[in-house]
Amino acid sequence: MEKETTIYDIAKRLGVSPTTVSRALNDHPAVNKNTKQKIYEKATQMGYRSNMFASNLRKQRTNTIGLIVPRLNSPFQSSAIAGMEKVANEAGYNLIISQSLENVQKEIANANTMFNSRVDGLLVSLAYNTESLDHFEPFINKAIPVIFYDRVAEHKSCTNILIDNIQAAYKATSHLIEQGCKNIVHISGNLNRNVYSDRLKGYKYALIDNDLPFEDSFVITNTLSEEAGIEAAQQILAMDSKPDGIFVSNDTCAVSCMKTLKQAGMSIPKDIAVVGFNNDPLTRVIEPNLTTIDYPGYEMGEVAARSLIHFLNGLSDVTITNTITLRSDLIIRDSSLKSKLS
Amino acid sequence: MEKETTIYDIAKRLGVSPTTVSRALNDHPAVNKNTKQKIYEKATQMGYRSNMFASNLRKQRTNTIGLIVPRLNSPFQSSAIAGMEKVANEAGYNLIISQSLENVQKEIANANTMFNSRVDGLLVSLAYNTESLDHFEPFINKAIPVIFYDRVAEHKSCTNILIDNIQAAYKATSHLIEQGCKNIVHISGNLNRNVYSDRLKGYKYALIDNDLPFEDSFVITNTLSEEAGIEAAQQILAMDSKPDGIFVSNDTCAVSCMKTLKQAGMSIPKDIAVVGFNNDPLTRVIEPNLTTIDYPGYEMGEVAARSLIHFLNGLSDVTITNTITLRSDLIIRDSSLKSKLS
DNA sequence: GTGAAAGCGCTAACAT
DNA sequence: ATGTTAGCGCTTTCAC
Repeated sequence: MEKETTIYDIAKRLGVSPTTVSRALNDHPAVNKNTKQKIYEKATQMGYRSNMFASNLRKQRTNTIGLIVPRLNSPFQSSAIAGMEKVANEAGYNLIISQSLENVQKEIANANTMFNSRVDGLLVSLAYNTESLDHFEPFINKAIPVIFYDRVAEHKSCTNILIDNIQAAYKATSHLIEQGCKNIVHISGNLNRNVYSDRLKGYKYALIDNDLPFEDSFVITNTLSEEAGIEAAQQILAMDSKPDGIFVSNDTCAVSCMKTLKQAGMSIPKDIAVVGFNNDPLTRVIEPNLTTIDYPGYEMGEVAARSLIHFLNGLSDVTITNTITLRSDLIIRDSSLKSKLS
Repeated sequence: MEKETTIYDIAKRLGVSPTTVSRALNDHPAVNKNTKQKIYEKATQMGYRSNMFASNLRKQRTNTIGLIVPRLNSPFQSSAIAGMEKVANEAGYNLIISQSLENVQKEIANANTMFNSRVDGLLVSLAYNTESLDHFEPFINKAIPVIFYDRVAEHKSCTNILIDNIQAAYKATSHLIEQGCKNIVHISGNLNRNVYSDRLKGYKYALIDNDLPFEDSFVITNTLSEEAGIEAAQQILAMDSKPDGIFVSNDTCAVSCMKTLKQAGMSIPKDIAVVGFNNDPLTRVIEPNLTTIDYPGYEMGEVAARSLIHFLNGLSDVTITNTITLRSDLIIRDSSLKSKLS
């Protein structure tokens, strides 16, 4: 293994000082163009590569962004990450990724690792059962920006990036009502998570605004997993007065619920209209295709990364920007179109 | 922003040398137990965190694994990454992730970034159109282990991790033949990529072994995207002698192809039986459910990361282990079960 | 079992 | 426009 070329080696060969080499390589304006050129060439020729550790050690910066997600392998998260990677990469930042697997303990451990890795900033989508944000305090105390996206929580020093979940759920529910549904069940996740509690609110508001009663017994709370969808369908099938519409807080659960209902002989949307949330690829495969909320994962990832990098460049202040809301739309497909049947 | 605690601060407070502190914190055997204990306590109390840059600079190691994937947001890749993250995290390694977006140029750029970031090792799934492996030579020259997984290529100094694509495709095709198919179309991707050329081989061998003719005109090569599936279906619908079976090299394409065929009035599996590849979640939603090859993404990620870490710990040698093959199985579902119809 | 000293490679203050 | 100097925080000889 041959020795690494350093700026000293280049300096010696060219008879200049290491400082000049360093400056040239960083494209410092106060270096003569010719000198710069010469240094570039020599560096390439000698196979020089900058030592980021020395540089980081000196600059006390890492050019690294930390990311903590519940799971990497969901269509939404992987799209968001794809968007972040693109932005971060273009801006010269590395992305360090870790998953909490929906477990606060792991999330805390990951946060600590990120802290020790001295990330310049942190992007977080919270685990299912995270309640306290104490594990992010070390970052905040050190003025390391923390941005939450999708699964967010209120914190005076953090920015949140999300869609208007209340409005989206309101649109979804209103749509079901427009289609003639009178008894709409809502399947929701952990109500401590903003995304789910807001969607429940939107559902409730839409009912109220349309003079429909809101009943607790029509709200099913579970983990929104594939299995949970099957169980929810069974609960629905066992209900005395069957609903004529279902609004589910995510597509995975909506799809498995639909499948189970269909197997039990229910016709969709005739007997029960269904609306999901996320616009996962699945929604265009299930029959009938699932009406859903288009959740812009990739864009959310881009925005999150871009905002963080802005903060890092001092172009804006995390503590001031509180919330960034992205647009989201209802995509109407056959699973909810009762009107089309007539 | 308060100043960071260093080992010097701890040393001073305890009246020992920085060396001892360093050793204690690294659990060096030659440090007195009591001293160690005292140092641990003080460190925690002072909120000490190790400076990885100083340490890396000194040790010339980074504890970081680089990962280059075509895209982050495919069910297979995100599962694989989830598996890698788990293993890497448990072993105390960070994962730096970047995507080539199926573009060699970006892959080369990413490889360079990884090289400059001095990753200890590299995990790679190649882009669609990568042919030369020159951009990995810098790693190989520096004895930095490179492991390819899924989309692999032969290189004397790299390990490949994959499933037996030939065998899997052979099983898939044989299954169609057993179901009575005589004219089987194969939809494939870029034949420069091992995964696709091997699957084509398996298809071909199965035909030959069952005395069925192999015809070039029955092999459709495209990008295996959702759109490509629609086009492929149209090609099939336009064929003079229609096939009675299709073996597609991935599920996304298989599903959209199926959808299109169904819309055109074809009955599946009666008119045409279909088999996909990957076992994406989609396959259990499309109707009829898609027969496919179970591709163990999560496990492949785990194995890839674990192997790399083994190499890094000197427990094995990349240049010796050439190929690690994982088990894969045919999952039979209704899309191919003609026999069930009778 | 512990410590002194040197140096990993880079950059920023200061000087020229 | 360029150079001198010092130091970022850690680990590792080597010495005791």
